[in-house]
Amino acid sequence: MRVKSQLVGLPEVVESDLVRQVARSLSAAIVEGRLRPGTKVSEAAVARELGISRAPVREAARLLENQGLLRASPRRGFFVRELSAAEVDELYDLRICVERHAALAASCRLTQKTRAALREQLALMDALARADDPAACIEADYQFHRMIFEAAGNSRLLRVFDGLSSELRVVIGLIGRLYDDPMKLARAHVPLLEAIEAGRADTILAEVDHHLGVARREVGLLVQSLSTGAALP
Amino acid sequence: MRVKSQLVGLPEVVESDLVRQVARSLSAAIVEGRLRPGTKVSEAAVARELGISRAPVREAARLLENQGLLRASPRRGFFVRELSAAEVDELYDLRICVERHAALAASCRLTQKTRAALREQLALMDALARADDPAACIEADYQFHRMIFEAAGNSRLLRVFDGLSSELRVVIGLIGRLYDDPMKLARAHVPLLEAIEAGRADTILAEVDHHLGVARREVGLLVQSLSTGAALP
DNA sequence: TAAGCGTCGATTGTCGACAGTTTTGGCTTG
DNA sequence: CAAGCCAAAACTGTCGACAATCGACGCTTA
Repeated sequence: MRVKSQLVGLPEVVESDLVRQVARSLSAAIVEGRLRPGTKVSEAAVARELGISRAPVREAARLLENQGLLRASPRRGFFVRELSAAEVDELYDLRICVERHAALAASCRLTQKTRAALREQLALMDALARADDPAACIEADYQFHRMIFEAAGNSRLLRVFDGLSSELRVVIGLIGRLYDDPMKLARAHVPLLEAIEAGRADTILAEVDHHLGVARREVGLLVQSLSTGAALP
Repeated sequence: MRVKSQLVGLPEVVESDLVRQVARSLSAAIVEGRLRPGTKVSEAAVARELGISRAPVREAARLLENQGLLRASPRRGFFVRELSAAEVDELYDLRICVERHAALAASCRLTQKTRAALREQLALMDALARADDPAACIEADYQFHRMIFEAAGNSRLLRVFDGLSSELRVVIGLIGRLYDDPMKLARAHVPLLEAIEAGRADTILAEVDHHLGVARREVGLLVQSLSTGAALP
């Protein structure tokens, strides 16, 4: 026991942690596409813009480097990570691997509560698709998959997913309005959830493979079109 | 193309990167068991001992935090990560998931060269076991598994493994001489390699499950005995 | 005219310092 | 003698500054 006297677990101090704030800020800028892949991220500039010193910025940059959002080039600074088509393929390869596991585990441990939450999330996606808000729809998509990993009940597995998706979002953030059909995106998740609810292992695996296989192809095409210099909104 | 004119590939400048040096130093101290789980890692103390300022130490600590070796407690400093039995179970759950994938992929892409390297590694383990050097044997064990991930040809998958094993090594580093039978450890890997060489998917999966299942149990027992305050060398 | 070299500005890597907070040790008190 | 409180020390979080290094621009030269 390291805790001397634990009262009720109430306080949960709001982390004023400047480093994490900076990390979130930068992360958001990257994911939202305001910082394009390949862009140099100057410590001094960020520090000036945020009105703080360079030390917290540096640490935040290290954090994002380890998360795969930034690439550190010694003595030259940090750059927004660029993803080649091959790397996207790697990411999806790994993602299929872990998401199969997550979906199976989630199916085993599925509670009434999480089942309802998952259904609600799909309804949200559908609503956002109807409202023609692709960005929010993609965010909801991400959350849906993340909920599956949460339901799997393995925090390390969830961490891998977070790492993966933060890398992927460097690219996916660029999709925005480009996404052709949000409705299709929303509907594509229904059979996956149904398979998880049904609890048949082979069906679940097939659905995950299919769902992510499609995503892998589409994101792959996107990246390819990006690297050939297609126009962006 | 970013390189203007590539001469022969000679230079390979030694990275003076102080941060990584510190990270390696701390990492080694933790893995080798000189820094026990739960121990506070004082920035000032480390900086003094290494004869440098606190800034690089701070950044290295952040790095190790993100790697799972340290735990950051705001305003209180960094502590060597402690692993509960449940967390070790989580780690092995994830590891089985990714190692199944890695073993399958490695089997598909197996070249003559990597096959020879894997066999050599097993021979090395055997030799170390005969020489009664459990620490080196464990290191060789780790390297063998890492080589499988390398052979799989997915750098992200490898990164997950590195993350996993760095967390596990916090515990495993404490085993040292406690390990009961190094020879058993060395021999246990033979069928796994043979399965990979044979290239039969179901056999590979079964071997991975068996091999890691055993390891999971043994490490789990170790952690349990640690938490009950068993003596250590 | 084009290629190579040297210099200048800008940026990173590292340092020491200061303010605020946590911990520790001793002291008081029941 | 144990528990609680108070003050001092130690430590973290952040800052501004300096030296070393990198990239760019202009100059020299074949």
